[in-house]
Amino acid sequence: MYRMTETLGLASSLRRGTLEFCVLALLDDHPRYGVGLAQELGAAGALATTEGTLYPLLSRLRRSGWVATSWQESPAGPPRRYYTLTRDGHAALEHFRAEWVAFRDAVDLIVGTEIR
Amino acid sequence: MYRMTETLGLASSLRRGTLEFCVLALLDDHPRYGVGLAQELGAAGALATTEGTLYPLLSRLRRSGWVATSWQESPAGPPRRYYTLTRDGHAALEHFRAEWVAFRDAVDLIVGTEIR
DNA sequence: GTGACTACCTTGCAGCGCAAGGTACCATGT
DNA sequence: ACATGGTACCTTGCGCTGCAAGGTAGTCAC
Repeated sequence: MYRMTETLGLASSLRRGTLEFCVLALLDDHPRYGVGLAQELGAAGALATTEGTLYPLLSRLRRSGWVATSWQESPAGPPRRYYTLTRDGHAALEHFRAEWVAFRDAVDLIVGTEIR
Repeated sequence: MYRMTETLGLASSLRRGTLEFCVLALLDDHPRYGVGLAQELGAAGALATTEGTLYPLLSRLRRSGWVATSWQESPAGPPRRYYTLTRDGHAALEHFRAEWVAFRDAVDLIVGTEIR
């Protein structure tokens, strides 16, 4: 019998390597703060993630110089840290797009999911 | 300046989580041996991988019961270990296809690569 | 027997997503 | 002033998998 428990981590494995670029792409649209990013990714279904993933990820992006941050007052609550795409971040995103398309098409071809 | 060295591992990160299913898909076509699989993946460009990855991966598939193996003489060289997709393996592959399509479309939508 | 080719296997590591734990600010009510 | 609830951010420990590097072993030709 096919064991469902052996694939429960599949979506998580798929996210690995792409999630940070999805974050860059969201920031390409306009600056956002942490929880806002989490909500947008959650809305994308297959890209939903947790704070334990998101904040270290944002920290890595910051240290890479791909995003810059600034603090702003929130309407009613603690201050929010906004993230903005840098020039380097934009370049990294462009590079990812090319790599992703090549990878995606290769997988589609082998797996047989290219018919859309 | 955008640091190219920071993305050299990008293709590798993308492969993570999908490579084993690409192997299952190749075996869905017909049984193959290790080096043959490596060559097919290599031909797919973005899915090229190393023996250090492939053999532990095949070992995991075997222990999961997703593939069965048998030894066959080679034309001129050492014997080859052939891998065949099991019923469980086929089911796992079908499940991956659904998850992959959902994930792929979500990334395409966010990153802006949905126009094909 | 030696060397080249072919095929398979294992080990150690880096890096990232998850789960769980934590700190801190603001607003409201007592 | 203090407690509570909501909001926002952060860190740590872990499991997992692809890569790099090291290894064993069978076949064939010389």
